[in-house]
Amino acid sequence: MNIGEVAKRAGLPPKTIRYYEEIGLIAPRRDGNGYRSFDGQDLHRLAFLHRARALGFTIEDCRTLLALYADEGRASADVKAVAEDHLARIDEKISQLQSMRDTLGELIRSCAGDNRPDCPILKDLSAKP
Amino acid sequence: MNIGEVAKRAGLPPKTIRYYEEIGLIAPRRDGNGYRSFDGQDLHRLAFLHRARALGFTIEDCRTLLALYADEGRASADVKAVAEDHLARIDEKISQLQSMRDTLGELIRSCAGDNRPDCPILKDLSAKP
DNA sequence: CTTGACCTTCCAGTCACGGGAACCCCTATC
DNA sequence: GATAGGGGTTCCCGTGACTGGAAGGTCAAG
Repeated sequence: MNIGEVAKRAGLPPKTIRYYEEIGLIAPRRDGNGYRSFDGQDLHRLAFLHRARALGFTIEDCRTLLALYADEGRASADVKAVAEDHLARIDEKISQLQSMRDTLGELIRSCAGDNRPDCPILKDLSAKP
Repeated sequence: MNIGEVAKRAGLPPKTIRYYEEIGLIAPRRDGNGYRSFDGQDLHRLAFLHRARALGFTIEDCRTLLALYADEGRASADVKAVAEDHLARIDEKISQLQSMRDTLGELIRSCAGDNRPDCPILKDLSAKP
């Protein structure tokens, strides 16, 4: 399989796949002409990466997860720990965003949004502490 | 005021303040020795930026907001539009994260997290579509 | 005179790619 | 056989909003 084909099947852009090779997440063979040649296992790893990235895991998380996946003697606790750390980071981000959202929503609600210059949003931003 | 002083008062690291000058968000005077010299208005702008950034506005949003703030003839509708766009982007991000969170939470819940290798998290990540 | 806390500029790195240039390879068609 | 196109390759730069660090100038105190 050339890169275009595997890209289509894994749902990742060729650029991303080359990048993943560069940082050592995959290591496809090369044909005589220098083209990358992907086999079923490469495709499988790429699909894994695609899914893991879609869940928001960092590249380093993905590296760890792939290693655990390859390790037959892994403990599921190790996998769970990676996922829980990630979940905690997500929750933190969500709550930060929620807090922004709440403040911002309040400000927007209180702004007339007409052609007059008075604006509680600017007033808030420029408020002295 | 030197940069250290204004940094403390505005709650921003000196590095960030230098960066803001570099991209044209502020333009403090210079003393004879080459040191930046900040006045009350500079501090005010920096506090404004600090607050706007804390609400998640991008630097370009901040530039726009500062311009609107300086414009006595602005329409509050313009400010509100910037804020509403931003709110929409935040909402989108939150819902993406929520969706990750939900999936991830399910996977974590279903993983024993012991010393056996069986792991529904890895199973999901490696599932063929 | 030296120490130490400031300040300055400039360069490199972050994260996970994406755009684009310049060039090679393979197949099909005229 | 020349050419057109649609692959592929490497390499370098840019993203956003900073952060870290090196190398060096400035200032007040002891």
